[in-house]
Amino acid sequence: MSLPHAILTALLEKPSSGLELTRRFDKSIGYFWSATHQQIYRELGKLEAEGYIRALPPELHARGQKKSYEVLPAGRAELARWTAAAQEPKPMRDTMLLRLRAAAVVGTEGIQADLRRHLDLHRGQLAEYEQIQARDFPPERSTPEDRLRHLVLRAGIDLETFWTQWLTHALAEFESMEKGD
Amino acid sequence: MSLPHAILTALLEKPSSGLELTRRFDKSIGYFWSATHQQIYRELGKLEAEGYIRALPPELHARGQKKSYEVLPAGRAELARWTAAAQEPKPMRDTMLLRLRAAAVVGTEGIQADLRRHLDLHRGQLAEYEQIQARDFPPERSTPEDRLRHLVLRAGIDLETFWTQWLTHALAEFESMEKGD
DNA sequence: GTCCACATGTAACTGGTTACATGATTGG
DNA sequence: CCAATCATGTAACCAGTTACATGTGGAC
Repeated sequence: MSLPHAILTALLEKPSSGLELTRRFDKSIGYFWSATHQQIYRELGKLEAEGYIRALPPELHARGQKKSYEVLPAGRAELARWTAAAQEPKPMRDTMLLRLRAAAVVGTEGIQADLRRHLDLHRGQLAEYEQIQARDFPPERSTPEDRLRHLVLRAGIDLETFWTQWLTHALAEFESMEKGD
Repeated sequence: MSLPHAILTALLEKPSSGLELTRRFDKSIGYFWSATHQQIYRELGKLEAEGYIRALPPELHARGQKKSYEVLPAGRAELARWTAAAQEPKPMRDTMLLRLRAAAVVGTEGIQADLRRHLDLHRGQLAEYEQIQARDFPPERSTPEDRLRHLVLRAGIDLETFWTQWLTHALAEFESMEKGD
């Protein structure tokens, strides 16, 4: 039940059409909750039917016509309720860890190349986050809202840092195993 | 397409019945790939139909009778193929980060209690991992298989460490905001 | 004999993914 | 006027979740 709330958040930050939302999900919000345009259109329809959002005036909403939405009071209330409600953390699910466990049984043939590739990808993501940090969060005092958003970005930075370190460590372990250490 | 491979790995480590697998998923493998018994039974059926596994002899497999499976050569080959194949890392999806982003818009009322609760949960998980590490991976030299499994466990430890640190930091940030800093 | 735990399963639903369809607008 | 791009959508599928069903064997 998170996608509708991700959309409500995005629309509160700025009323948008489906495609604009899709683009914004490819950027900031999508960094921790990704969504495709099909998901977004489907969800916008539901949210409108439930009375949480409404389409903005321009009433010629045929196919190919932009259709922008804004959040209604009921939508804001629902988002506030959801944000404050207790939720269980989801158990993690990571394919790479699973593959490593499998490699302990069927052999490590071929997995190293993909570990190296993932390391590059995570390094790239880390660089991107750090650029955003430098651009959007200068060290001066800032509003509480900014500090919350910075907190979220820092989680992304720390997570990518963890992955690059762990993958580096894993590759070193592989090398030392090949040397017969 | 990861659950079937998780099951193949578990069955290679030790042939098991559906319920035994379920219990083992609640422990070690489930730490990074959880599954319910319904998922497991469904998947066991598929894997058997595809010729990757087979039921062990005791042929009286009515309801209520234990039915154990072992991996066939085709299953091992498929697992080796999957392990070595390149895969894209899945974009992360974390509800707590999303909630924090939403809190920047609708207010932080009530979210702190759940941050504290999550901190406790992650601390507990971390303690559990560290216990497993102390029990199963003493500092002496070990087999390559052990080193791979230790690598996986260390990912879990480092991830839980990250979360406890980040949540601690987040709570401190909230406190300093309340003080009007 | 009845109840409970063990063990295997079915059915319905939800959320996410992939592939495709369709109309409108713009640049050449 | 044609192709590319913008913009909105439909349909089918797949994986994971929740609720429930059914049979067996042992404890009392």
